[in-house]
Order: sequence, then structure tokens, then C-alpha cells
Amino acid sequence: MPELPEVETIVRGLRSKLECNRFIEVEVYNENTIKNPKCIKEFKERIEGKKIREVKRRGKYILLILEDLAHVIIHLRMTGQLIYSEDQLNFSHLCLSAKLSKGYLYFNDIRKFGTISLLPKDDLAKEKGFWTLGVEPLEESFGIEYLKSKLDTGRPIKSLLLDQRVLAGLGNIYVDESLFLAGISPSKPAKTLSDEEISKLVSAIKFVLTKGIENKGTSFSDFVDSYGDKGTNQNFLQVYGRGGEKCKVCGNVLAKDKIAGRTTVFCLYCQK
DNA sequence: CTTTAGACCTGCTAGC
DNA sequence: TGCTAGCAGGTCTAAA
Repeated sequence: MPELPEVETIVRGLRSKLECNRFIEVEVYNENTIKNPKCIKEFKERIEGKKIREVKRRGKYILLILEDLAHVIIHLRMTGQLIYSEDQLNFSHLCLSAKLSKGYLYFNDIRKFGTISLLPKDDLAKEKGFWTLGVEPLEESFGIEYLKSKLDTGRPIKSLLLDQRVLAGLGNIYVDESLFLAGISPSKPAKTLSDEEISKLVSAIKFVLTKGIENKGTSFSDFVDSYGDKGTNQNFLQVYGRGGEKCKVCGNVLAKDKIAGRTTVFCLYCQK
């Protein structure tokens, strides 16, 4: 579920609650959630008692940086939820709970794909997906020049945009939305994009992500922020989840196809 | 280098 | 009403 705007929404909600808070006691209910260290006992020993110094987002990862600079690296995958509460709560798919010096932190995950790693700051390369992330699409380092430097391939542009080593944080929703807004077909080979298309695409990505954050994320089914509230961005989607319905711009029926292994919705007339 | 299928899990929905 | 196939925001691996 969560792409960059959803993860950013969660992080913004957690920041004031977690920074300077402290892990008192951690319970793990699903051992597979903990990737590193492999041993749950060791995980608990290394996190309990530690103060949280900083809460950050990088791509779709949530980072809790502890006082000893060790990183708790959390990935929500499809259905993970990270919820803070002053009071104790119950969840139906709880994977981990933490009693803090003030309040409680819960990791709830229906499909149990989500992962948590705890790594010393010199060992972050062990979390490979995290370590190899590309640039942040909302930062200045992402611009026309950067995108152009990555386009020398025959891969479909959608596949490139989903590649976290190129751009950190885009997923199926925001890629489809960005390509629609830029008027580019998702299957168009990356190397055939014109300068004008590259420029439009950069703007579209930044716009779509910024709006997603303003709307506090897209809640298609499971996404909730750190307080358990839904976002509103689903009300503004142009193409995602609308296959077979009418294009909001030209009125033609939106196409649905499998591209880069993912369901892709686009307009044959508006996207070339 | 690239794409694709399968794996990891559970729940929801469309269709019979 | 009830069952089943197919699908879902993600990523990793193995195989072609």
C-alpha cells in the first residue's frame, strides 16, 4: 500500500511522538517480521532501553535512529501499519508492539510482508534494498539532468520509474498517475523520451507526490496514518484503479494492461 | 542486461 | 447463500 506520500504521512505523524521517546519493552508476535538481527532475543536486547533520537523517511523506508546511532529500518510492504497511541490498543494482525516511556508503538500487518531490521550505523549495507536506493524524487537532486542520465535503456519507462535504485519511493499508484499527467505511455521505451517529455515527467512526478502528501496519502483499502486515520488522495486519482472507466480528460475508456509485471491503467489517447 | 514467474501472506470481491 | 479464482499499495530470488 504505502508509497512515498503514505510513508511520509506516517513519518510526520510519528516524529513528534517518538523523538526523545524511549523503547521500554518490545514484544515480537511474528518472528519473520524481524529480518535483522536474526535472533529475536538479540533484537530485543539491542532495542530495549534505547532512546529514539530521530525519525526519518528514505524512499518507502521508515527510519528510527536510536541514541547509539543504530537504525531501526522499517518497510511496510503492502499492508503494514505503524501506529502510535498514548493508550494500549488491540490489533488483529499484530506483528510487534513496543511499550515506550510515553505511549505505545504498534506494527500491524495483515499480509505479514513488512520487515524490520535493527542495524548498527556502520552496518547499513546489510539492508540491501535500503542501501541501493536512488535519489529522492522531491529533492533537488532529482531533475531533468538526473532522469536523462538514467534513460539509456530500452526498458519501458514505467519499469524504470518503479525501480527503487533509480528513484526512491514511487510505486504503482504514483507511477501511473505521473505518466498520465505527463502524457506518456507507460510502455514507451525509456530511451525514446524527448526532452520535452522528460521535463514534463519530472514535473508530473513532483506534482503528484506533493499532492499525495498534502492529501495525507491514498487509502485504497488498508492505508492509515500513524493515528489510524485514512488519507484522501484516492478521491483525486486520475487513472489508478479506474481501468474500464472513462478518462477524466478525453472521455475515452481507460486501458488496463500488465506492464513491468504490474496492473497498469492508462489512456490510449492522452498518453503517447 | 532484461523480463517473468514464483514466493512471501491474508482478505476482499466478482462471478458462478 | 456459498464456494472459488483472481487480485491487491512491494520486493526478492531463480530461471529463461
